[in-house]
Amino acid sequence: MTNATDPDKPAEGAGESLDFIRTIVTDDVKAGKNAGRVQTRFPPEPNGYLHIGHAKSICLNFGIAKQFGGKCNLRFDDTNPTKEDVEYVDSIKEDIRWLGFDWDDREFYASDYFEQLYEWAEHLIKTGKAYVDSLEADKMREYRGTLTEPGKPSPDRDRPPQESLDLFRRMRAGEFPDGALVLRAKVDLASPNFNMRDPILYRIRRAHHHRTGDKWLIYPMYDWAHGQSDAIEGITHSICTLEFENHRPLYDWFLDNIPAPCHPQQIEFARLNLTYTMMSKRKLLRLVQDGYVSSWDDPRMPTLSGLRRRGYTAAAIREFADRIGVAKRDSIVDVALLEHCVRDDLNASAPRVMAVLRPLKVVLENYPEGQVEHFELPAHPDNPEMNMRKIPFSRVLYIEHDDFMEDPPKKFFRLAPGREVRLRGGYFIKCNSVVKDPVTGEILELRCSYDPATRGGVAPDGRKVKVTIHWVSADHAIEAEVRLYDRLFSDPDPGADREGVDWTSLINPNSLEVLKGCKLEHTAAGAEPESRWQFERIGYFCADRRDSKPGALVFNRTVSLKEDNWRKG
RNA sequence: UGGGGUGUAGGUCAAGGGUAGACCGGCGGACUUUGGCUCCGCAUGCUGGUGGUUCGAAUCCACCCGCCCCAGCCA
Repeated sequence: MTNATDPDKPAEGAGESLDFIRTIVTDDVKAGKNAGRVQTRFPPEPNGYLHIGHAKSICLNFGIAKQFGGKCNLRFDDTNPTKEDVEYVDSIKEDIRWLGFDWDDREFYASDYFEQLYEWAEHLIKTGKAYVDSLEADKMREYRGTLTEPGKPSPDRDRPPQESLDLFRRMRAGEFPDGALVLRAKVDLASPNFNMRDPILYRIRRAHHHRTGDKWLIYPMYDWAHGQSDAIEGITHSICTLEFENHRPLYDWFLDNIPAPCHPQQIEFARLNLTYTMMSKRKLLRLVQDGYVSSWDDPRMPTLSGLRRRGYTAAAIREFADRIGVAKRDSIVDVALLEHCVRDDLNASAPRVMAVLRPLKVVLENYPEGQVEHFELPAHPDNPEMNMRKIPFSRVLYIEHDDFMEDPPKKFFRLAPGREVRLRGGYFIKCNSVVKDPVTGEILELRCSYDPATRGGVAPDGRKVKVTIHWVSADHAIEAEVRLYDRLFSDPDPGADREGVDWTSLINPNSLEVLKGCKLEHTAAGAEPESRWQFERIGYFCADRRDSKPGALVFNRTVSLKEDNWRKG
């Protein structure tokens, strides 16, 4: 008996476990709800840049739509002109496209619906379910009651519909100053859910809106705009984060009290938290404004533009979103999983190149001066389709400073006085002596000898070396700047509010180290901005899409290679 | 103190009445011209607690406890 012939099995994802949202959608489709149609939406407010947490939502919404043969709209929730800006809508669109999703022509704005929203508001007034209130903000807070006491009615609560209607129209016409009046729904002042204690639908705000300009003087609140926008677009499943769970009764109440074209179902899931970073838009904004980072797309930022600039691939982020799952409990995902996803992707695709970040000069005493030979190495160890690279070799080389130790500990297998190692793709070399600065004791260069019989890296006599190190020919190397990025925070959960701790004190002071004069294999000379490479034995690097230029290359470390912990033992 | 949620390996997430799995991480080993990759193996869980129903409970019921969200004219 196979699933394929069993009508009771879900059409999608059969055999695999579904997250709770896909389970709901599957059941709805099976039950013929919405005529089997699935329509989702991703509804960002254009008041900041998208971050990895948004990526989870984007992948979920676009992913579900695709999986069930539906569509996902992009809708900007632009109901608060004082905080929103076109700069953000542009960046949001760019980031979603980069992530690999397409909304075709379904680019919507809550502000597109202001007129319809206004009409429905009048409908609520006419049916006695909304009223214009003149209570000041402070008073209104007082009247709203507390967790244990019910709210009490505003003196305006029983204003006749006709009077409210008149006032509301005059609010729109601009007859009152900002904040003088609001439109409130008449729901239930005694509800233990504050959202139901006569929520505000409209406030007066003389603010220039990035799309509607100065047309409107009154703007709808989130609660009044969101569900109605969903209904207008025919959304079937309105997926949002947990903090809106308390809003669901209101979401439903509005839809039940207007002639809505349909009634979407709101479903809430837990937003993403990641270790060693934070998602708070407010705090992210402060990192930028106070100069802790250079910009929204600083490679240390958890923004999509930051991750992109750091060298993360869209595929890696999508894979990550798949792996973290979807649930309702608050959690914090280990950033190591994200790093695993990029390594996995980049390991398969990034061409290899040798790069010496902290050069240590090596002179091969027995190699003829002026001689140059070339070795061939594959650009990728297990992808023969990628070309071979020809690497020049000569008497003076650079190796990584870390690959030499004068007095090595037990588990250090690299170069040391009297010790032999293999130069990747080249010869075995042995360290004969160390040249030091007589004053400082600093190691200036290594005098070594090579074994001509080991060309290509194998010894005819069968002797082995413990390790292979990377190198670059001094005369043939190109130079580059390399930016070593590390986690922005030194605390695993910097977003958690702890009393007495200012979150900015948790910023990792060593989150960026800039290395100049790094020596790279010439193969990397043509590195295009945003091209990704593996610097062998070091990590994955991406040519900075803003600062890297031909002849003045700048690479960002995306993530290091996983390292055997020889230092620990 | 009111309401709404949520508690399963170190971390995320599965199992939905038949005695707990995957991935990441950790540890160990094999392989290796990247201390990478790959491959093998190991470990940790009284499934928040206590009672109850049942032949049998992580799954059902009751009570309790922890954590998160809610008193913006923010979203």
